[in-house]
Amino acid sequence: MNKKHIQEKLKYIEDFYTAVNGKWKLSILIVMYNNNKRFKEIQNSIPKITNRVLSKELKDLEVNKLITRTVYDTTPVTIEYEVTEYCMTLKPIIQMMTDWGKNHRETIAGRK
Amino acid sequence: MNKKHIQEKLKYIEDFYTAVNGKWKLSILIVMYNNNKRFKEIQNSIPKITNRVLSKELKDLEVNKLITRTVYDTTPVTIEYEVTEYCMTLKPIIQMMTDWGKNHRETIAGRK
DNA sequence: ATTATCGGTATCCTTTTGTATATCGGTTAC
DNA sequence: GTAACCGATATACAAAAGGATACCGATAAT
Repeated sequence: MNKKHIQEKLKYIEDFYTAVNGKWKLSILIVMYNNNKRFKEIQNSIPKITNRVLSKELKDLEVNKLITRTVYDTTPVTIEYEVTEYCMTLKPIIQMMTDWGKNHRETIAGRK
Repeated sequence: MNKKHIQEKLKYIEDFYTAVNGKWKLSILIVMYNNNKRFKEIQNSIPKITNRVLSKELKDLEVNKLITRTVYDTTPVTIEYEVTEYCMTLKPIIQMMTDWGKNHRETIAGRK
């Protein structure tokens, strides 16, 4: 594999990283794959995430076309978030990551 | 899928995240999968990474048993870094990430 | 009247990550 | 003599991410 090829790969991995970087995005997606649509539902499903961070992360995910945000004219207002079809392309990767994480936890025994 | 199952998944994805988080680790691994072993080689293969950050990231990767560090008694001293067999379990995931990133770049056209 | 809902935003602060630059000691090369 | 190698560490700083807390308006519920 030549140098140019690697440089390309580095660009692509950077794009991947940009789309899902940070402490919370993967967790948010995992929860949302399971059909949690409302802000509070998502928040309640993820231990320790603040509304401030969740709000920002959802915005990022929307910009990257991984989720949609639909506003309903109710009282109080209702917002629904949903993973896009495009986001489903990420699901098998995230599943593999999760499996790997499980395995890693066992491999690095004693780590908390 | 029940709540407990999701909470487990969140733990595992956190473990995954802890192992490879940050701007540089994935890039470092990509370069190292391609058999770059020496500190300077790795650094020269990754645009814009500083020696300070590379040093720290390599240390993290070693702690997580993803790479090994071998010291040779030469003058000047020679250090070789190598991906572990264990780290090879990550390779297909990273490959999928890279492919996804390439696709994402095209999907989000116009983004730099 | 107060409290709750809803999905946020505002403000302030702390922590973490990352950048830029210099330096280290024991050699070797020019 | 100076510069280079080697893989770091030191220092100072900037930027980003994340945590903690309070608050918003238009209702509805108690």
